[in-house]
Amino acid sequence: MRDESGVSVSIRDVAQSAGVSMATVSRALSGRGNVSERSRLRVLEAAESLGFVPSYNASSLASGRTRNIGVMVPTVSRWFFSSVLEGVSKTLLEAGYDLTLYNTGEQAGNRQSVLTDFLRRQRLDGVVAVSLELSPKEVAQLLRVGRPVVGLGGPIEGAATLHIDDFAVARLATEHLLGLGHTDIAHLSGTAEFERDFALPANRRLGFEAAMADAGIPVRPEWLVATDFTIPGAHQAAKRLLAGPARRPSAIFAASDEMAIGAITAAQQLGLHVPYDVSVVGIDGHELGGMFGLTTFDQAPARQGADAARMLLSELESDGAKPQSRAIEPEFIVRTSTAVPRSLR
Amino acid sequence: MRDESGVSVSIRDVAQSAGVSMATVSRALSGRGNVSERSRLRVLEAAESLGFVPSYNASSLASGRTRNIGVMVPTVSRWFFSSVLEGVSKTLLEAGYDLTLYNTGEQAGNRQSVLTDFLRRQRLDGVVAVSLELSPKEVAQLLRVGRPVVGLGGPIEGAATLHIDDFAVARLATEHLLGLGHTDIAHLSGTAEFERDFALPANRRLGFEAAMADAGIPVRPEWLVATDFTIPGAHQAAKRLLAGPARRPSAIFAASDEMAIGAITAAQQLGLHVPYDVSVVGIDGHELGGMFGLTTFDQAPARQGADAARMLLSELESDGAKPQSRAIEPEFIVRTSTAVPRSLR
DNA sequence: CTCACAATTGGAAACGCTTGCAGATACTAC
DNA sequence: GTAGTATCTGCAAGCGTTTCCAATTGTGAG
Repeated sequence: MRDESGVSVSIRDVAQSAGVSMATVSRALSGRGNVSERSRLRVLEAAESLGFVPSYNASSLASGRTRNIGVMVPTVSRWFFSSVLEGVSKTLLEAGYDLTLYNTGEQAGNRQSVLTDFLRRQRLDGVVAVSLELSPKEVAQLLRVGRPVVGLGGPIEGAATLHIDDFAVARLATEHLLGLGHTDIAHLSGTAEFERDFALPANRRLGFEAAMADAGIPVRPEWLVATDFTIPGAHQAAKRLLAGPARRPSAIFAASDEMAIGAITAAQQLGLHVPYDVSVVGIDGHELGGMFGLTTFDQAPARQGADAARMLLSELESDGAKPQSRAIEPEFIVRTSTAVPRSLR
Repeated sequence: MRDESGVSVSIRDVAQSAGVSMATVSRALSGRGNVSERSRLRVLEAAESLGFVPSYNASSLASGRTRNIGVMVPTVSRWFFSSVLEGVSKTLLEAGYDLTLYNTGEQAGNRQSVLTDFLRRQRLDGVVAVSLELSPKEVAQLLRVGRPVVGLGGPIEGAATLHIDDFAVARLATEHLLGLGHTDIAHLSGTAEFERDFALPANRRLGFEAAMADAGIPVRPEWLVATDFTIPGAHQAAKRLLAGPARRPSAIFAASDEMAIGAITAAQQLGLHVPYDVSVVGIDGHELGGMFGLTTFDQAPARQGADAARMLLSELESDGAKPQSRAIEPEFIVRTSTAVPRSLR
């Protein structure tokens, strides 16, 4: 590091100033190894007055610990992902860890180069992989990095993961609508994206279908519409669904809150009242949910991100016990976007 | 790095396998220094077949170049910031650089520790500082890192910056409303946040006031309302503004698109028609703008992020010429949220 | 064929830290 | 007092690269 005049100050300078050896400085600052109270104080004081910050590269090289965690995300510009990242980054910052971000984006090529190049640069103590649906080959590449991996939102064979049970939550959401007396229920389902990622929308659709089947209600194919996970995408789809000359569903189960919000705004722009003309339920716990009175299952992604980071850190620092995969229990939040259908009132 | 069996392979192994010295391997792979075509090919082949990826820590330590850029942002969960980050990260990924993310959040304490500790760990070639309104002391700390800094969205004395002219854009937005014939114009202005960051909302408010003054129209204090930069925040504020028993403005200039969207949804929930009852104009180019027909000044944050990253990279690689600060010209996008006021129709 | 010079190569010294080892010092129990 | 331990310390050998330097090889001109 550099002091105020821009000259680099190293552990050697601190040692000299404190009148001890470099080894003692290292031990005093890192806390590992025994150092007398007297030396410790002198070192701390010298380090402080010189404004010493250790070179993490040198430290990593010598010790093998980098104090840096890699985070792979498919995008940072959608609410779920940025929330997760918020949680991860806050936790790591507080623990003194650096975070290197691998934003793989839409192209499989980027994901490839991250897996085969970036992650293997020996700069990471571990990686948090967010919502990645990896091929077996890619999973192998990921694990070959030789560092602990925690997955979030997608299954990764061989790594601890944090996730919700998409099937079960979708079923619950559908049952909420059924319980209110709805029978004309549409599902706004997600399309595969990032050239993978199909399990999540598929599981939510299956949960919907299972609930409908259990209730003995056939699903109308035209009420099963797939669109991307964005607000505008769902907005368009919902407009077609609600505006058509065909029979209109009395309720919509959207595969995500962003889609639910798109549906609500679509309904409103068509002059339909939510929930009197159409009920809408989503999944996620989106920050805008409150504004639209959205009934949803909150899966608290920021908390999930923080938890994932903590799982990884505990594995690193307690050097051993692999953390267990856990299913998160989302919290059901009933607001004003769902109600008994008009026909029953 | 590790080969398929998890054993670390170093430049020494490559050298041995290619039958040359480590020095030659280094030169062949980095491209600096002369290497015969024959050696180069043998090295490349050996590296390929061993699956060699260099240790960036070792490389950084020896060369002083880290191929890693730090990015400071106040949050990642708001559209503007995540868009910027998207642009920065994509550019850096393509250039082969790592990106370490410093998400300082709301607390000044975090910003302090990033400036005085994290950034000084000798892990960065440069830093992109996004929307940071730093005190002179903090600017000094930032520059003391001794690496090139590019600022985005806020002025940083001593660093090249990318930004829009908030005053001028706000004035243009207001003039757009004036030009349509509006005289009853409210301004939804931003509050200081992240314990700083006051220049941006202030400049936009000043631009508004300047345009109004030029038009000879007094600004009603009750139509100058400050709220945070979020959709829900502005939604609440706009509801109070539009629902009250008091006289209602015929147009709203919102300091950001998120605020404008909050205003539009508020109007709609009050049964007001946009733009027939109230016109709304914003600044930003938010992705949801199209859905709400929002008239706005698009400042393309993802592009700004990419540009900032490129500025930094060019300074690093062409080793010299400090990049120049530039003002971005936002693009005026007229949609359907603004129209001639009812009184003139 | 020789010479001057350019291209290529390997040896080895950094880069700034951590840590095993062994010696020195301090403490405890007899 | 002594022996036996536990604590503290410094030396020096790494960690895996890059790069300076000197030595070697190759090239073109004369």
